[in-house]
Amino acid sequence: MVVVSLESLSGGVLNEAKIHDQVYEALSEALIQGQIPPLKPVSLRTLAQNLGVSPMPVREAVRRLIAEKALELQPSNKRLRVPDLTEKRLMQLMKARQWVEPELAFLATPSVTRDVIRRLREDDQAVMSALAKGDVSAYMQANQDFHFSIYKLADADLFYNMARTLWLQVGPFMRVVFGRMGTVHLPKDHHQDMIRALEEGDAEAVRSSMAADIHEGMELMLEAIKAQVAPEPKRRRRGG
Amino acid sequence: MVVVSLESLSGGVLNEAKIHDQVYEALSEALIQGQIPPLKPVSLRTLAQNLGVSPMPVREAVRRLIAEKALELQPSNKRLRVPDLTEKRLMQLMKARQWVEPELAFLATPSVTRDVIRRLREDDQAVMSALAKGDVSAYMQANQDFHFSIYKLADADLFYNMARTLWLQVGPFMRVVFGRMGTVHLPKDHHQDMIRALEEGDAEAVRSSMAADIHEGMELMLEAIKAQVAPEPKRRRRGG
DNA sequence: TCGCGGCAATTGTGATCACAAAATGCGCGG
DNA sequence: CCGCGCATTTTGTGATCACAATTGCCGCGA
Repeated sequence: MVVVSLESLSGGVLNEAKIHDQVYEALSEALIQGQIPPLKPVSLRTLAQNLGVSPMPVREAVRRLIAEKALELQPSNKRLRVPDLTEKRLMQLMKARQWVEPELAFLATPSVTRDVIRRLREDDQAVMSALAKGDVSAYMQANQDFHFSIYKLADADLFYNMARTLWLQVGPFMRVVFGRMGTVHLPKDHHQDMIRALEEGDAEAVRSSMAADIHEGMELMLEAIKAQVAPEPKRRRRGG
Repeated sequence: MVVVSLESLSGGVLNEAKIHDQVYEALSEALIQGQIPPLKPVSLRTLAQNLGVSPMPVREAVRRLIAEKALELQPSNKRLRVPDLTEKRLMQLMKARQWVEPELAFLATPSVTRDVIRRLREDDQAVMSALAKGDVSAYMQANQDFHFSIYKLADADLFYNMARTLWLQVGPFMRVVFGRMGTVHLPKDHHQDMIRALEEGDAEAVRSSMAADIHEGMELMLEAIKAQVAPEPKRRRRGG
């Protein structure tokens, strides 16, 4: 099973990018989409083999991801894996997301054009469609597209990268939660309100609806993680 | 001129750490302390030679720092250097610092003990002393100690690392600004108020005094960078 | 004196090899 | 049948080599 691939994003024309950047992008996407479950151990050589490159560029990409807390090295020092989410950690991620992402949406508001609105409507449509079909993967992809289409407009690199780093950390767990409870119980999206506020150029309204959107999603994960504390202390996870 | 060293932090007893971690710590410290000026090009092999290690662990440490935006790779793709600070970027750093660090201080408040207060008084004393002597290096070191002594208590890894990352990006420029205008004009520290609020356990007061402290310092840098926009478009920097 | 062309040195990148430590699998003993 | 210890395998880490591209420098020419 190859959860990450290189060709998919090198696209074909984009040939100048460094290999380790491509590996990083591939791994990032896989993590944000939750294609790599928490605690899943990954190895440099295995990844390298799957991607058809030498372990070296994988090492560099992984080093970046470790710096972003998207991956971790066990204290034992010999095992690379996706970190687990403690309740404390999730609380911090929630607070951080509730600060940066509304801020990004706020900053993006003045740059919204008719064309952007149209694309957001498409993304939102894809979100609804995915929910209807119960397709978790499609939902996560469309939701990511929707959010980052907005964030990109903010022209605020630092905040943008912070948001991306936060998604990297939340992604793997989000997939687990949604996969467990199905897409049915997913929070009603505030996307409609957000689009309306964006159209009207009401930056404050955009900010608050984004905050609400994130709040609901994260609250869901928080409940899920609380419920998951006790269960089986030992669990063998294989495949996915 | 060796601005980074390994022995200084390996201390002697800390022997289990990986080399690339030591290199990372050394470079981090150098950056936060502003010992590496903006736009200063650094090279893997040179650093490795100075540190007495092979280029490999340096490469990994540098990759982490690039991920944290503490270093950058020129678009030309062949030159590693400390990024410059645009006004836009500094604004974002200011906003981010004004959010995380007061939050960290807020969270730290309940964990404050008499022992902590004593150490903070020592740090603040060192800050005042450095200011009196006009010793920029000592000031930055003491100021860092003061702030992170508090942040450490918050028991919030994510926020703590965010703060550290922000300091990594601000450090080099802070040194330039302070070095240019001297330590005389440095903002009156809000450290006294902060210590008092910490003693009284008034978390909200701690948060606001931390916000004020950061606000003044960053405002100073903002003015400095605005004034620096026009000057010489070309400047040769050598030594340091 | 200044501009520019070309060469040498240095740079980051990627691959490969070597090594110690931890994880895994297996078989023995209970 | 289950637990434990040992040997093999796999892991991350560090060093070294090779390479193409860029940088920086030197000298030539106007």
